Amino acid sequence: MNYWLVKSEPDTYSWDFFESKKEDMWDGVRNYQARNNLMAMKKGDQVFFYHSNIGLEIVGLAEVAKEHYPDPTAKEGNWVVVNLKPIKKLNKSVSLKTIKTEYKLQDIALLKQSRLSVVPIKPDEYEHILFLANEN
DNA sequence: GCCAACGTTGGC
DNA sequence: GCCAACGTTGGC
Repeated sequence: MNYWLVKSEPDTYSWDFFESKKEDMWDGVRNYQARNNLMAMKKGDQVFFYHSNIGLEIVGLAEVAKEHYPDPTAKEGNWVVVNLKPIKKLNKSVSLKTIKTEYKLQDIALLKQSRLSVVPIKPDEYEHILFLANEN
């Protein structure tokens, strides 16, 4: 089991919209590192959903419903998508501000590679984020 | 709206 | 293969 975090601007694609879709294709990734992360995702992997630009917080938890396949929205290049499905909205959103002050989250890829839209999360980071979200 | 970080492109 | 120029992302 692996853990990930994906970013979305709520103006364009919010958690609530995602949740209303039950399951959706995560398309439009045009960055090689992000693509490699998509390709490494396995069915059942847990994925945090982060609101960038507006909100700046982790709002929900999703899981990989279908492993990578070619991105139908790509006109050229071998870009891929995965299908994600929402599991639940977090009891308490975990803000970027909080993450920055958490000792256990100082090395999180969200901070280290702030421009990457799909980043891996370590198991202990996953656990700690759930703890901060009042999920255990 | 600005700027830092970083990826991509293109000239050499 | 290097590097300057440029574009994009995302936080502030």
